[in-house]
This record gives sequence, structure tokens and C-alpha cells, in this order.
Amino acid sequence: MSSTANEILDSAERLTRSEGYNGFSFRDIAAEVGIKSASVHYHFPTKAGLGAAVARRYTDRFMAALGAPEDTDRTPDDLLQQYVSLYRASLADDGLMCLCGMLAAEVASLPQEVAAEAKRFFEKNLDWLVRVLSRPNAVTADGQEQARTRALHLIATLEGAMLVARTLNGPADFDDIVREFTRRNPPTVN
Amino acid sequence: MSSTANEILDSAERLTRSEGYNGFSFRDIAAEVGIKSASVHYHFPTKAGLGAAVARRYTDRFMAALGAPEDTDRTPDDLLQQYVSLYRASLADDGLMCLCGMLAAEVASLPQEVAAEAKRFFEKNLDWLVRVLSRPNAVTADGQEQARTRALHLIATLEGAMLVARTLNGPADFDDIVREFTRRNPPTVN
DNA sequence: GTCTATAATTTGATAGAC
DNA sequence: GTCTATCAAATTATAGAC
Repeated sequence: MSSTANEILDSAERLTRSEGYNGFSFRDIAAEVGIKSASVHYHFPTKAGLGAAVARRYTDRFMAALGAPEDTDRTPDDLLQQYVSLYRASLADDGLMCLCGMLAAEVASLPQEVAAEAKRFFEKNLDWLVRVLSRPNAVTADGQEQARTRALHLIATLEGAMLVARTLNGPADFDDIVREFTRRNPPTVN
Repeated sequence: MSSTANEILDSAERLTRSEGYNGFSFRDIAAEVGIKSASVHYHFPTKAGLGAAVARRYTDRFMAALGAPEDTDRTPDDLLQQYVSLYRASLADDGLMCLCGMLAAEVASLPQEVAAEAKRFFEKNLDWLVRVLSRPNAVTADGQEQARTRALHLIATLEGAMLVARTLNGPADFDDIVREFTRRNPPTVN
């Protein structure tokens, strides 16, 4: 992957997380990278392809940062706290939305291949969280179903907190919401 | 307000909740209403004005449906359950996002007057919830600050649940999340 | 790989007839 | 109030020179 292609992905990711998939153009990216829009098309022939590539890279990077859910060097609670931190860093960095949270909002108007990548992000997140919550020393082991519900609940809270915080008071509100969530969903074992 | 103007607002609202503010055009609305795009401009000269009018009407209708937070015929818990139902109906109707949840995602690329209306929606919601949570027989009265945090937490959970449910399994996931939230945040008094 | 040039379409918006 | 016609700008995308 060329250096320019990576800069294009960086720019497209930032723009999507700020303005949405429908809120940026090839010319916006070209201006940020310092090339012409025709050169962007050389690296990514279509916008749908670029959007899908951005989402795929984002998901892969996110999952890599999470690490193995079964890592015995870290307690389930450590892993969950780290999960929350990743979202928080996302917002704090530049007031940017989670890429796939943004795509989830726009899902009805996305090219099919981009929508599919957004869905994949959530499914991978769910799977990782379910594995963490299913570990022997994590919460009450009331089965996979309950673990999935808990995982969904956490993802929804974090995505919603980013959404709301962006229009109100930023990271301060995000932190407020997460603190309240943690107070209501304390780690049980560990 | 003419009948056509209302149909335009209906169409613009549906399109915004489905595709986002950046995802529809005057021609899309014209096609739905059965007129030409020039006629849409007669009623709403600019897209920013139309977007702001849609958001304002949505907020006013939403607040009217909520009723008075101090209504003594209804317990705080009744009111909170009704609040959740309004969100749930939103999603169930047609898989549509909350209008202002959608605008919140796009906020960085919205005309200032549209962004301001989205913010107003959340502030009005917060105010209503704080009043409900501050009633003498509601939860533990640990002050306005805690009531605001609880209110934020509920709004974020509902907006996040809509967002996530739209890309995964729809209303079933929304209900799952709300059930889990309710289990973790049971009504205390009433 | 990047450029200029341009095609084809869409977009928000306006002028003026009816 | 709605229409036809049109504009100016922006958009995704391609052809072909360098």
C-alpha cells in the first residue's frame, strides 16, 4: 500500500467521521492530501470502494487494538475498561464520531458494500465483547444470550454517548454518561 | 401553513430520518410530493431553512407528546416509560432514526441554523427528564446534577440503541437494549 | 503516479410565464 | 402556487499527456 494511498485513507476517515460519508467529496480529500481529485481516483476508482476500504481498515485497527478477549494477563474488567477508553479517545482526539457509528446513521443511503462493512464492525465488536463477558471470572455467567444483550447494551451506550456529547458539551458529557453507566453496571467479580 | 407546505415537511422529515440531511435533494422531495423542485423552493426558499423548520416541528411535536413533566396524574415512572415508547415507536414505524439523532451525527456539516435546532431538541429533552427525575417521589433525590446525569444517560442509551439496531437486527435489538437498561436502572419509588 | 481536461449528472437556487 | 427553463456550481468518474 503506497504512502499516498494511506494518506487518502487517513483523510477519508477523518472526513467521514466528521461530516459523514455523504458529506465529503473526492476534491475535499485531494485538497487535504495535496493532489488532484483524478489522482485520488487512481488509488480508489470509486467512492464506494474508498468508503469500504476506510471502514475495513478502521475495523481491523480497532480489533487489533482490543487484543485477544481470552488474554489471561488481563481481567475481563481490564478489557472492558480498555474497550471504553478506545471510544473515549475517538471522541476526545478531535470531537470525531466513531466511524461506524456515523455510517450506522447513514446506512440507508450508503452503497451496499460500505453498509456491509459498518455491519461487520458491530458484529466483530459484539463477538469480542461476548467472549470477554463469557470468561469464567466475568460477571454472572447466565449464558451466551445474556452476554450478547450486555454487549449490545454497552455498544449502544457508547455510540449514543458520542452522538449526544458531540451536540452538547463534548467529552465532559461523554464522561458523565460513562460514569453513570459504570455505576449502574459495576464489575461483579475480578 | 398550507397543505403542500406540510406535505413537504413530512417528506423532508422522512428523508432526513432515513438518509440524513446530506442525503436528500429538493428534487427527491418534489418527486414524493408530486410537484416540481421550483415549487418546493416557493414554500422553503433554502435547504437550510427547510431543515431548520423540519427540526423545529419535530421537537415541538415530540415535546407536546410528552406532556407536562409535573402532571400528578402520572407517576415519574409512567412518564419515563412513555418517553422510551416514543423512541421505540420512532424506530418501529419504518426503521427510521430519531430526526435529531441523525442530525447529531451530521452536526459538523450542517448549516448553523439546522445544528442549532438539533441542539435545542436535546436541551428540551434534558430539561423535561430532569423535571421528571426531580419530582419528590422519583428515584433518590440527590440533586439536579445527578438528575442531569441520569437524563443524559437515558437519552444516550436510546439514541445509541436506535443507531445500532438499524444496522443489526432492528427493533428486536432495540428492545433487548432497553430491557437491559431497565433491569439495571429500575424505578425506585413511585 | 500525477496531471489537465472534460464528460455526464446532480444540486441548490432563480426568472418569469401562467 | 405551480410550472418550464435555466443557471452556476459541485459531484463522480474517465481519457490521455507527461
